[in-house]
Amino acid sequence: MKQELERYPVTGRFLMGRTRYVLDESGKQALESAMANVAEYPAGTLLAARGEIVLRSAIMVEGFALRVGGDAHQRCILGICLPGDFIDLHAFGYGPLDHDVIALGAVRIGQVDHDRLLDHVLDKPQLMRAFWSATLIDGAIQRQWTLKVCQFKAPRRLAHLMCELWYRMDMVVLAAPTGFHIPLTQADLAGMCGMTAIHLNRALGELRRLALADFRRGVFEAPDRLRLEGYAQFRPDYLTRTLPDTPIPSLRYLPENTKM
Amino acid sequence: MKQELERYPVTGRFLMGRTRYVLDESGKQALESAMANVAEYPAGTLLAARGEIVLRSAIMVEGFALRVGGDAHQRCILGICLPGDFIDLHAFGYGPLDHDVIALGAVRIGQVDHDRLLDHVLDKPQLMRAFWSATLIDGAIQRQWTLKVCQFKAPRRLAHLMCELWYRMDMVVLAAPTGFHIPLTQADLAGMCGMTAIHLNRALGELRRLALADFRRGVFEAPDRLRLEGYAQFRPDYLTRTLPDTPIPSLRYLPENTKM
DNA sequence: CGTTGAATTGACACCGTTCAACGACAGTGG
DNA sequence: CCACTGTCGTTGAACGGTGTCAATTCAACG
Repeated sequence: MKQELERYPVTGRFLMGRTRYVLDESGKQALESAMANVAEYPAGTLLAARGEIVLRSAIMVEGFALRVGGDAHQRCILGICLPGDFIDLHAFGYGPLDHDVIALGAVRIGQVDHDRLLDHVLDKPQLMRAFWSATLIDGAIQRQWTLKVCQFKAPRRLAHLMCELWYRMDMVVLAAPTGFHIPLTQADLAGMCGMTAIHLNRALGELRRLALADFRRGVFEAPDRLRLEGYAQFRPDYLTRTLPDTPIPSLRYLPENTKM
Repeated sequence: MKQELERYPVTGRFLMGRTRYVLDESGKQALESAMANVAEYPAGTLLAARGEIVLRSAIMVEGFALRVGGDAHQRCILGICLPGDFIDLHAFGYGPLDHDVIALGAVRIGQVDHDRLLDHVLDKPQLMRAFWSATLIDGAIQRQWTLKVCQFKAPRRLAHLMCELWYRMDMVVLAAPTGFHIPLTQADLAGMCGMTAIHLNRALGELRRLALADFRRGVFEAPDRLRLEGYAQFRPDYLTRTLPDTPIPSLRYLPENTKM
């Protein structure tokens, strides 16, 4: 994996641990060279605004960003971009964004104009396949967020969110065995769980009381990961889109999966 | 549009009113011939089961289906398939489903094996593009559902859902100017809004009391569509993925500043 | 006519919001 | 060093939306 990051410093985390194997070396290189225009932005930058017709796409290289929906009265966080995630791939050629994307801390992103990206995509079907795959995973995550808000109460909602983030950080080699670091505030977490910052604080207090997890100033730690996942009823299938020990029929002919 | 349905009786509603224009006649015909294997199933049929590796995809020709997540104890409805929607396109080659799909009333669907569909897709990039587009629209809808559950209380949640369904029915030429028909129960609506059937009943009562909408035995009717959409703060942009040509709906039916 | 599932209503407990106040901490400038 | 300041985190109390349980009515259908 470190090899992958050295070889593809901008796009090396794209789909890492998931369906990155649909790309061969030429596909990875085409993507890497396409996204080579790297820029840095400070915390709070509006990376993409709702209603705006996006003419270029960007991939998160370092840092994080939040997808923010709703109005000023009731801001709601609809998703989070980790390193390796595309920021606005779903706007690629299909109209304006329906939400804002705001940098969470300082970020470094790789950018490309849509017309240039389109050339690559038409030239290499595996790229469009990878992009489609990425948006499918985003969709699965979104379904899970809907489900989470619908069926869990506050403490379990928070626990489930942290389990998901832990897995996603794991897949892009940014997590430790005991937890991970991410510059979120309790208000951000509340927005992601569909509740008030005050109530999130109480939910977090409950997790602390149960000795399941802790989160202070951007540092998440859990003493017993399995116990936390059990509490949250967390099943990571939806993140990986693969079934353990079972090959994916349609993709059987493709190159070997990078082992995880 | 009727012409389109006569020419493509199985797939004519696919992306109708949205990005169907990315397909030319040859693309439409390739799709129509691929999905030609039409079958009918009675109400309640499990059209696709979670955890199962899907080897074929299906498009809804006539009837409806619900995407059901969660366990038996707390069933949650994550989405709904209307005529023209693919039932399991997001599982095309990318692993097992994360939810069940259950027929709502009797359905007629067109099916195709994945390997055959894959041939078509590799042969015609416009097909993959259309499929990608369809899953992007699904993703936008899913984001909106998350948002809806997070920021609205029961009555507005229900109103927003009905506005969305009305638009989607419109786009596949199944709605009337005063409403539409869809064989949902109040329990189904409750599952889609993330609340109890009992509470949904009260939310529906509130909409009736406000003379905004009515729903009885599968028949939805609203005397003043614009007023309903204003109440629900409904903006259809996310469904069409094109620039809105309508002005921002009036907010005058909203209550005061507080939580909505 | 009886059966069945859906819709409706009331009483009550609980979860989450709201408002208010306070505490902890980092950065800044004296 | 200190005071000042703003953001974030924490806590308590009151309110209201929503879930739960129970009972009743209604519509559809054999």
